[in-house]
Amino acid sequence: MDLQASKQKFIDTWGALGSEWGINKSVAQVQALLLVSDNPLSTDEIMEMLTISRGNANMSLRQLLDYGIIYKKVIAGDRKEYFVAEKDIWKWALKIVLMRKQKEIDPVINVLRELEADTKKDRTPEGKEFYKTVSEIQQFSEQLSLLADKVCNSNRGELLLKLLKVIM
Amino acid sequence: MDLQASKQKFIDTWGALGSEWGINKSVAQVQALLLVSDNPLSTDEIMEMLTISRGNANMSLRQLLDYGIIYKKVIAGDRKEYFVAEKDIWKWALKIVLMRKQKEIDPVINVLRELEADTKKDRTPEGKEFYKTVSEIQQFSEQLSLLADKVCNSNRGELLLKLLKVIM
DNA sequence: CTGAATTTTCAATAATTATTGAAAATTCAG
DNA sequence: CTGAATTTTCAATAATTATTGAAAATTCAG
Repeated sequence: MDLQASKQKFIDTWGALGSEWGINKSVAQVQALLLVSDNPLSTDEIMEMLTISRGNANMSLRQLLDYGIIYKKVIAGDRKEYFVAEKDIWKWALKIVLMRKQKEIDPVINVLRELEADTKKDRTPEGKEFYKTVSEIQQFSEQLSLLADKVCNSNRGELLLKLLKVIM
Repeated sequence: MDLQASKQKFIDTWGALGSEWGINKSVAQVQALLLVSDNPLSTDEIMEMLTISRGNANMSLRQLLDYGIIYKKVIAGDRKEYFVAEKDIWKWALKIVLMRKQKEIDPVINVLRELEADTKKDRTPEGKEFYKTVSEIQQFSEQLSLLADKVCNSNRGELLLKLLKVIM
């Protein structure tokens, strides 16, 4: 298998993995393409290499910029925008974790807190049982959320490595 | 808000969270329903309470049994199957983590290993660069995968708690 | 065994999500 | 400023995924 085919395989695999975890396939593929590209790429180049439409390429790039895992790169004398990927896996992986936590987990934690509050005073056995279940899930989620924050805000996840050694 | 409404809100929230993470909404809702139900439920009761079809209820239940996060419960003198949820959040959360890791992450790690092997001998600057990128992602993923195994196989994630204290 | 109760399967359909591509908006060299 | 180059938007459409529901398969009380 030549290098080009290997790159393509990487891009496809990455796209499939993204899909399974609720990340748009094109978004994942664009990141993958930029990760394995030696030079910055323009929207037109990305469209061509992934055979996707301009609209799709544009939206995928905006989302990745939004996540903070790719950057714009200005090329002198060229009016087009060029893009490069953040290559430090710790940086971008942690950014994705933090972003998804904030957008998807934290709102759920808030709902759980509300449900906890709403049923705290319920004295029926059924009410007490529900309160207990929700409380446990709420506390568990909150601990994980806090853990994610701590790990992501420590520089380059060195702490996580330290941890790995404690565990293993 | 009364208890019934609170339960419904929990079920809906759980379903929405599942969707965002690539878990079928019905599957997530069935788990949620069983989590907040005081007694074992039959397929018919689940169908009625979630207003989903028999086929959907059946498939969702099978998947949850497959994950090992709900159990069958036999009720004497009743031919129907009844189901209860694993209530220990550590148990079921870790089972989900482990299952998704095995089905979705591990195959990707294997592909990354292949790509690493395929390009190890490439001496072009482009080839070296690709090898380096893939290697980093591969090693990172492998470390995480290993971490997940260790955490999931230690009884009731006590180690994780120990960790939490080291970090925080 | 028998057949009613129950579970499972799966083709058809509905619902959701992703993608296109052309029109509108914006940018910026001259 | 002007207008060509570039980017963005978004309604229409395609692709994917979820759900239904009835037929087939299975189970088990009698």
